[in-house]
Amino acid sequence: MPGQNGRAFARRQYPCENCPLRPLPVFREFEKKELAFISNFKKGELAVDKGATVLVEGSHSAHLYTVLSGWAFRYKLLPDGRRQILNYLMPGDLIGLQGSVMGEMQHSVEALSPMLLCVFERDNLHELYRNHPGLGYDITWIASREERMLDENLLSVGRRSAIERAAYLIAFIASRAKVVGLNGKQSIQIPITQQHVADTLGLSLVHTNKTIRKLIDRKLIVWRDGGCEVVDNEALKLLAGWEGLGEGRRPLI
Amino acid sequence: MPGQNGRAFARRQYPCENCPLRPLPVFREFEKKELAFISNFKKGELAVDKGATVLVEGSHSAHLYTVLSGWAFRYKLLPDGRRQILNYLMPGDLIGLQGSVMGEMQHSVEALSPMLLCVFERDNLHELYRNHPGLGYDITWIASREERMLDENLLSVGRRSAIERAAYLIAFIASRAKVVGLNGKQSIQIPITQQHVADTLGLSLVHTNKTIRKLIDRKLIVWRDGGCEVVDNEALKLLAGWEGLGEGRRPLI
DNA sequence: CGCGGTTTTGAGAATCCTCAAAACCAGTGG
DNA sequence: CCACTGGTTTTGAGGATTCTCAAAACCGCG
Repeated sequence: MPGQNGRAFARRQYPCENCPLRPLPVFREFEKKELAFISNFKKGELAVDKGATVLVEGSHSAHLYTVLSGWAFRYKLLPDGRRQILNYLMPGDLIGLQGSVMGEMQHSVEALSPMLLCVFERDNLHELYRNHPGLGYDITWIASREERMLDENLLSVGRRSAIERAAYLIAFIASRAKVVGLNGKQSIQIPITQQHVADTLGLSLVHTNKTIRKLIDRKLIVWRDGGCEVVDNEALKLLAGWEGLGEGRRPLI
Repeated sequence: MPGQNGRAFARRQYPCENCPLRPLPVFREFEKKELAFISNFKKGELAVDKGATVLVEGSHSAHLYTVLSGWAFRYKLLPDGRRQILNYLMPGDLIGLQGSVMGEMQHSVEALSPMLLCVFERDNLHELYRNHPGLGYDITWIASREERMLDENLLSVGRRSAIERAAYLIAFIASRAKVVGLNGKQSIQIPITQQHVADTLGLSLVHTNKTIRKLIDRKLIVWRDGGCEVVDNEALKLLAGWEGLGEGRRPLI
């Protein structure tokens, strides 16, 4: 039953008890009771087309989502249309927490690929905090993690040179993708255009293109099939002066 | 009893029940029980000198703070010393939540003025979530608010021109300061140097100086006594294309 | 084959940077 | 009271980075 805007709201397919993501080593173990609550908290799944808008700035969404599969990005616009991409979303990431907790959404979210989202009711959040303090703590943890990623991005956009920024961004995305099992045979295909990169780094499209070319010439990445493939992640990290992700486990709501 | 690093750890002076901040209209009402818990959660006060480092990247702090009075800023450094200021902290803001919740601090905090901080024990956070779900929710709310501010800053640094960035930054700080009652007679003195502005906007000191001069020439701000004073906040907002803060109430931990 | 989206190239211009030095200013000690 | 000091702001100048404008090349898809 396809809905408007390229979505389909389906009866759940994956019960949380055999979630395909949860067994990954990045995610912490959940207690039976917690899992049962989450499973009940989940209202269904939402299929989103590539290019569709998942959430839009200024709206009051009644839902909260977790990415089951696919890629998306968060962004903000200036009144005259200039766009800043704030972060990328991939499996295991929560979408719309800000809106759920504070009311109005202050940013938009757009799908970079077909996606499958778990849907939660915003109104049940209070029950979660009331009956499962550990999960409440986890949500704060998730918000803090998002904040930490933003800190890093801001450092990058504010203080790194163009080529360092590009190297950081790609290494960062690739590292995150890897821990959620997005490396196909071995290398990772990031489904973004150079326009996305430009809008993330705060650079123009033309300059971004010339910067990416340098990375390609140095054989750190390749650009094909309308996306970016990482060849040498360690070299990217070195170039960016980036330590890499902390490798602790995290909660999955 | 002055401690090392220009600090003094004092027995509490303000019991939370007559906190000087809480009556401000920006902060939401708390229930008696909540207030009692917070009061017990609070372990004392910390006086910090101007220029002192409150928290340092890489450390595992056992404490969490709320600013009672004074100004500070959060920042990160690149390996070669380039600095990016992430945000400013003023009365009512929480310091060190990321570190408390995720373990290691990923940024540092430095005082811009003498400060008074309320000190909380990180270990008691779990009890807070367990016994006061509403407060747990509030902490998530606070983390989300911090994230929203970072989104705005990232948009600014990534996509605004130098003069727009400067206008946005000053309008933003002044607006925040105003709602926590930091406007003395009428105008607000922001205790920052142009080096701080430069490191916030991602610009060089020289260019920042020339940009600030334009704002001064346009009579939007004045710069005196080693700080910035806002003359025409509305004009700053207009120049930056910024809507202003949402004016809802918020929790105070 | 034609079309829309994406990547690439070139060229001149604006923005922003670095280096260097001077001016200014508050606090300190003689 | 003045000289000295360190921090901050200001100015100038040349250079690097990044931007805009414009057009071409490329590429998957109908």
